[in-house]
Amino acid sequence: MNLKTSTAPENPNQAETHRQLLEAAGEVFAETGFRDATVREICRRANANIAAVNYHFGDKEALYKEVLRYSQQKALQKYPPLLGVAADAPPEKKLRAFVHSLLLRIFDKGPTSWHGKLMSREMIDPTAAMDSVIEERIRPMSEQLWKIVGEILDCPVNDERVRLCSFSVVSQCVFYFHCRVIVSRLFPAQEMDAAYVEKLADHITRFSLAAMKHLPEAKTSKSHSNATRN
Amino acid sequence: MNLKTSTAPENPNQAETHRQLLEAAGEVFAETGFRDATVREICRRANANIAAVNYHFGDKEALYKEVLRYSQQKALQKYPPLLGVAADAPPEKKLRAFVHSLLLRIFDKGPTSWHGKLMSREMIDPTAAMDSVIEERIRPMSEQLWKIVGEILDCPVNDERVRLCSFSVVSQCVFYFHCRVIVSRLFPAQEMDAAYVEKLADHITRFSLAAMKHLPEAKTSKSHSNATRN
DNA sequence: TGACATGTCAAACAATTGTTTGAATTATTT
DNA sequence: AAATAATTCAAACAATTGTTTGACATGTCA
Repeated sequence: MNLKTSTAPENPNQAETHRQLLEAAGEVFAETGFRDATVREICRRANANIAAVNYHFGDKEALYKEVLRYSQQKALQKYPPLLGVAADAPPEKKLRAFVHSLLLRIFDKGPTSWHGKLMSREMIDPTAAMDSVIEERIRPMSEQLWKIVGEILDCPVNDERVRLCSFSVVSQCVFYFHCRVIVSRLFPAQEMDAAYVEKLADHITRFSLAAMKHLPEAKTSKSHSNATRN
Repeated sequence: MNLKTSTAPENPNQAETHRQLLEAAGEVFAETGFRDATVREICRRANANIAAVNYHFGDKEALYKEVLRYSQQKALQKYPPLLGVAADAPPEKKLRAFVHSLLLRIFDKGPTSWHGKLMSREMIDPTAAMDSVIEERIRPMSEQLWKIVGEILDCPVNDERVRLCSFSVVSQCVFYFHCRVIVSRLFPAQEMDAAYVEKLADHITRFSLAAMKHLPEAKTSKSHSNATRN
């Protein structure tokens, strides 16, 4: 008995079924959620035996944790938060890139399209696996956004307005994915293709920039000497 | 055998267990979702026998449909979309009321606090029961918002900008609830009490108004003669 | 080749869960 | 009060599901 715990396999045979189980599990977990997903269905899609999940991952929950980490890593690797925009680019450009990359990650149609759905499910029913995802992935991304928003608002990153406005930006991105049931019901004609994602990125960026540059209390007392420093 | 289908009961005893089952089911469904909720737990909380669900509602799924309708009706009755703001009030006031009522409905702590969670779950795993909820509740509310936004943008309600901006408004409201796992993890100190809901309503309204009044293409070609007509 | 570890497989196990059943209890009607 | 209908109850049923088991196959190394 082997019972590896989250380490990459070395044997080519094992590596193959290991990877196929991950892919199949990602699909099924995304489609039906953790509880509704059956190991039988996962193994069927992976062309593996029923006992394969327990042999390779220990149990169903450990497999799920692996899938979550795997999808996060893949998605962030495919669409990094700033999409290659230069570090010294104007904050407006960075904001646009941040928004676009978030939309691309969520709406990705590729082989790892389960990332968005898995994250949506984690929002409602967070598992223990979500802890590390938040600390290792989401918090750094948030801090990146705070810096950008802080520059645009011209106020320190720990100002409450930075937090509120940053959430306002992110919320518009996740909405179209999380509430796509409603969006596509109210506007059945609208397809969610790459061109539309681009259009959404445009709107969200313009909407948010207009808001932040004309926010009633945006230019009040606070000094702006250290606005871009941390 | 009775097997009533979604009609209100007439017998006082039956009415009592019927209602208690609905309340208990609302709790459990909100906490754990449809699949993870067990009829045994629901009946336990309702002080009813295991067979009560099947006797009163037919099966577990029919009970769920009832719960969803019940929670929607209760929530909208408690917090109507415009919170009593006059029909001829300025659109800015109406927007603020719309935002506030949506937040109140979602964050409601009262006896029917499961409304928000149930809706979140329906977004990800829409059941057949969601169809009627969208058509009977959500679409009318959306049209109400489109009118308000159309007035603010000064363009017809079927303009694409109205749709995009309306979604931008709603998205900020649902975000704080749907992604509260992340929000409360990034800012553990922040409590989600009534005062904070008020503050959120303020920010979202100000942010959105600033955006809509200064949107780059907000005042282009379209005529505004029929802006408030439909 | 032979010994040994690794991986795969079909079958069975144990626990959970929605539902049904038929008797017992309670309420309503005649 | 008797009869009838409605409701509750404990027990059992049937299906699903995660997991385990022990045999069998495959590959590796002496």
